[in-house]
Amino acid sequence: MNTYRLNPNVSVDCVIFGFDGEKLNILLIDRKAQGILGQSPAIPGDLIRESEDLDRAAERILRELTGLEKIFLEQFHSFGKPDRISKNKDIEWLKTVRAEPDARVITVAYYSLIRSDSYEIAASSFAKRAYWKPIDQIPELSFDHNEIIDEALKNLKFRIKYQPIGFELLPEKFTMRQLQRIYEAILGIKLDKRNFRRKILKMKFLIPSNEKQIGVPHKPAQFYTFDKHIYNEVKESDFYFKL
Amino acid sequence: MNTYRLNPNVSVDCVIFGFDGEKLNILLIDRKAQGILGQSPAIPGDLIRESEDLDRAAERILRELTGLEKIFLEQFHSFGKPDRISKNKDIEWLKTVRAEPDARVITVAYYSLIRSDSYEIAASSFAKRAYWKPIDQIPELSFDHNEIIDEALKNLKFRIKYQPIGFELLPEKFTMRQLQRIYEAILGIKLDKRNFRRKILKMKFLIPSNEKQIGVPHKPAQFYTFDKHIYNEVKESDFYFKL
DNA sequence: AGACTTAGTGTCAAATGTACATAAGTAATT
DNA sequence: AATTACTTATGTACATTTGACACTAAGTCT
Repeated sequence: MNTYRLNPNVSVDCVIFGFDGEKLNILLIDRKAQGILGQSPAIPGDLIRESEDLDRAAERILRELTGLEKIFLEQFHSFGKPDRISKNKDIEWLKTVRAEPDARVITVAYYSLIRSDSYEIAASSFAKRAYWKPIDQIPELSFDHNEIIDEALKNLKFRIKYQPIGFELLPEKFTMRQLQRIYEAILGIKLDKRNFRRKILKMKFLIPSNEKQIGVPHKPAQFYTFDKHIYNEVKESDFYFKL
Repeated sequence: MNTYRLNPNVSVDCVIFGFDGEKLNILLIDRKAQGILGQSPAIPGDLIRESEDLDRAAERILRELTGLEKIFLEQFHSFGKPDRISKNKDIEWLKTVRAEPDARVITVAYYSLIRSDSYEIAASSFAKRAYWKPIDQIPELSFDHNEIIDEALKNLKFRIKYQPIGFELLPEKFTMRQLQRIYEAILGIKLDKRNFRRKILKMKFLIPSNEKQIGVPHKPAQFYTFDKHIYNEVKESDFYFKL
């Protein structure tokens, strides 16, 4: 528990996409719950503090519940159905942790992108456990969190075609193949290796490093890095990723 | 004043884009203000009701303040800087209309698109006057409303290239030229008439009506209508409007 | 040395984008 | 009735981009 005053009506929820080199995953938490059995998992989220910026609330909540820090975070939608807190288990749980468990809560949702193998996830605060779950195996979640994830994914699919956010899911140095896998995982389609390479390289903001993979039992792949500076100079339309 | 209980912490603000055939405008309101002089204009907005859906709150607020109804409305961002209510005049005004004038307010912003000559605007509730202002002549507004408008316009510029929302700004029957003007006004560029026509027609969801302009002192233009049904069948990527 | 695996490359045909000029239809003017 | 003024409507040639497709290269493993 923290000592800051919380705003009872506004929360922030975070859909965290993680890429493990193959599949797209989402970070879920199990919450500590005194005497409530069969509690559904949830995505990280909590009330905002009374005088805290929304973006910073998102950063804080992520840090408190999962230990993640300094990652790409972007607001994508706010959810405010009056009945979004209506499942019995959810109400019971809120009674154990909130000062005003019956207050109506509007949530501002963020999504973030990280490569799931490069961060140590450490549950804390009211999270008992934090773990990755493949995007196609998300169970029923608390509150309206399934809806929030659906919306986030829809948003991500749209966005990746128009902005090079795929790089956020990769380590600093990465191969063409890894990048391609991200597009394939998010969009759910297969892409041609040669055409993909050509398209991406045309955009100029990929710079080849002088390193290659080592120890792989095949021709080693070239590593590239993403040059944010060059990206900012490129016309937006030069990026569009047609399918 | 209405008798519903309002949620003191969450409001909805609406950026209403109107197209008059030439320029892009924004709807502003002057508020009734007892004894406060030099009150800045604002965009329509108010607190949400305690058990009201966000989207419906947006519709209601628009209706109450401007008389507008059944228009395209879309949530685009939420604003929650802790100091977004900090101008003295704004605070004074809130004291005259709000039960909890000091409460921190997060606002969920929507934008909408209408053709400005096809709706009668009627200020009411706490709006004294409602009127159109060209997008490049927006004065300093109350709260963070200038920032909200900037964000809305950025969003609209991005969106119009990927989704055919331009039609929302036109009457049911419209000419190629009118449609082209919208793109030009929003994107702030000139387009080639012939190439524009070809590009739009390729998308298939424009159907020529059998009517033409009448009474114009030049070759009359063909009217078209937008077929939403066909649009839904078209692949998203077939729509991209490259510049 | 040979097998295995993934990286990396080139070409051609089709589709798309860009730049640009002229004829056609209407009302107003003479 | 002819002319003017104005805006719509259309086509073509060239450059660029996309999509489909198969083989060689570089490393490990046995």
